[in-house]
Amino acid sequence: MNHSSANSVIIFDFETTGLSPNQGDRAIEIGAVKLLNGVVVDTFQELMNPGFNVSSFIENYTGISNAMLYSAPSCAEVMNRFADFIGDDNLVAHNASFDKRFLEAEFALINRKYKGQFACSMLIARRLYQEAPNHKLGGLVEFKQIENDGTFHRALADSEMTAKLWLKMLEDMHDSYSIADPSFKLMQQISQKTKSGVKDFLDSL
DNA sequence: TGCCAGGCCCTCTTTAGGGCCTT
Repeated sequence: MNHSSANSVIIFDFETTGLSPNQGDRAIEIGAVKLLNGVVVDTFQELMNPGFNVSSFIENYTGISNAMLYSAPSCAEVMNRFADFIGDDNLVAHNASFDKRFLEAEFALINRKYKGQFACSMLIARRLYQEAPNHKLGGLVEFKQIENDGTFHRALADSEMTAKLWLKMLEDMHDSYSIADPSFKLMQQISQKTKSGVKDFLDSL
């Protein structure tokens, strides 16, 4: 048992210079939303300077320019603050394997370590919303008619939408399977079921 | 030398290939 609440979860999202920390890519922005019993109780958002220029593709994709990053604090400074923010709370991200790799890579550079658990909203959405046209974050926001301000590919905005998607999935679990308060562990278990087996699993609860 | 992500998941599958998803 860690010091955080059992009902506390942090939904987070990185913007980065590319797809792979193993290829030298770095984080340029981190955003996060802390949920306690389904309510937003805290947020985190900071740009960070990776120490080199990002490509024009990334500038266009995120709207984060090299000029914005030039005056931003270093990755080490921001990631230390983020490590303090998350503690050992459980984490959620959309396609979590991506954000997990960057979190571990950035933490390794500052000798910090995350000891909590990850859950992936994309893997769960693929099980729960098999009829959705796609399982991109933006596609699911549209499919589930989740309120948004039209901002995409910025860390806090994507974290907020992922948090709303997470809560929507909990709500649909309640409505469809009478699970009053699905635990983080249960959501992890859903993501580990096969697509065809998930309904039987939920019906058995 | 030249190449370069990685993991999940489906299928024309398991002695493999390719789409999806993240920036």
